[in-house]
This record gives sequence, structure tokens and C-alpha cells, in this order.
Amino acid sequence: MAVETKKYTDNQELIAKFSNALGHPVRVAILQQLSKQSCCFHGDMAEVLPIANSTLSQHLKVLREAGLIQGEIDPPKTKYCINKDNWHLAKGLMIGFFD
Amino acid sequence: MAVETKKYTDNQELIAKFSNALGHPVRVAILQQLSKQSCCFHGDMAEVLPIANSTLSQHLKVLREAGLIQGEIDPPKTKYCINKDNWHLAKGLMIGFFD
DNA sequence: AATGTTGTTCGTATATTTACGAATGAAAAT
DNA sequence: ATTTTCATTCGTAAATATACGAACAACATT
Repeated sequence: MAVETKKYTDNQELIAKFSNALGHPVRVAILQQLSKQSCCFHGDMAEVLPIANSTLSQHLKVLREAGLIQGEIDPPKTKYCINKDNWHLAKGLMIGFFD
Repeated sequence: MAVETKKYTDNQELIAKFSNALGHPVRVAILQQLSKQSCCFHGDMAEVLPIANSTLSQHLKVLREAGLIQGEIDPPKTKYCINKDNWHLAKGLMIGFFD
């Protein structure tokens, strides 16, 4: 019946979740690229970033699971975009956090 | 002779470093408390937060090493404050990052 | 049907993170 | 001098993160 007491506020959990996603420079680089242009293909990022293809997939998954990006298959490529709703949510939370 | 090529920009590294420090809800809680009032004692935080004393010390160390807080011994207690310079730096970086 | 392109997932190794209690250190109070 | 208070560091365990190449899946092209 879930008698668990919540240890942290939703606000704290969300800030931590989004921050965590930004906690690796390659993910910062990915998001900077995606927010500059509207979308980007996996392959194009893979050419530029100093990591293996499979590692890029992992980082994209982290960003997807944090809700900051969304991917769609656009055969034969995979296209990633910023998830604007959550991007704005994150922005608002971070601005609120830093005052 | 350090022939290493830098993989990421200073901006990306810094954003990742600060974000990393914000990547755990208890550290978000600590910083929210510290930014609300000017300073806070370890002991007062330990009473409120749902973690062991030694774990709190570790988290405070993470925040210190990220440059977001600074501690000083105020016998018999330890007092922590926001590092305002880096706080503002982080704020600026995050605002720039999110546009 | 066989091949090629694109990306993900799997398997694995290594490093880091998170957590706790025990031990320690440093300073104050008795 | 001994004890108490406060916080850090140590030792350890378990979980998560990061990285890579190999294997795989999906789809297009030949």
C-alpha cells in the first residue's frame, strides 16, 4: 500500500533529474546542437562527437529518459529533437532554482 | 608534454560540472536551503535531511568541489555558505544554455 | 534473395556514486 | 586530563555510469 514517505519535493526531484541529464559534457554538446537547429540526425552527431556510435546511443537514451529530447525514425536515419515542453519546464525550474 | 586535444569546450565542461553537482535531490535541497538563508550549519542540515551524517559530509564535499559552496569551521560547528561568485557563474551559464 | 546503411542493444570492463557505521580528529566543556 | 560534541574520513557494499566493439534489427537498394 506504499507507506513510503517522500524524501524530497517534486521540485527537487525534477531539478535533480534534469541536472543529471546535463551532467556530462557530451550531453551538453548534444543539447546545444539540438537547441540551435530544430533537429539533428544521429549520424551527423556521431561524425562530430568524440565517442563511439554505441556510446552516443546511450547518451541519447539518457536524454530521452530525462524527457529533454525525443527521437523518431525517419528511415534510414534517426532524427532527434528537443522536447520543447520539458525543455521549457527545465528552464523554468533552473531559473527558479538560481533565483 | 600534454598533446591531448580538448574534447569539449570550457562552457560545456562547466555546465556539466555544475549540473552534476545538482544531480542529486539532496544536494538540490541543501543548495535551496543555503540560498534561502545566507549560511547553514552541518548539524542543522543533518537534522532535517533523510541521510546519515557521513553521507551528508560526502554530498557537501561534492558541492564544495564543484565550487558551489564553501565551508568554514566555526567551533564547535561547521558553517556552509553559497559561493556567490560561482553561484552567479552557474546561473549565467544555465540561463545561457537554456536560451 | 543478397547486400549495405543506420542505429540500437548486448556483453563486458572499469570507474564513479551513493550509502552506512565505525573510527578518527579537533576543539570545548567538565 | 577526561569527556563530550561535532563533523570528517575510512572501510565497505551495492548500484549506476561510461565506454567500447560485436552482434543484431530494420529498412532500402541492388
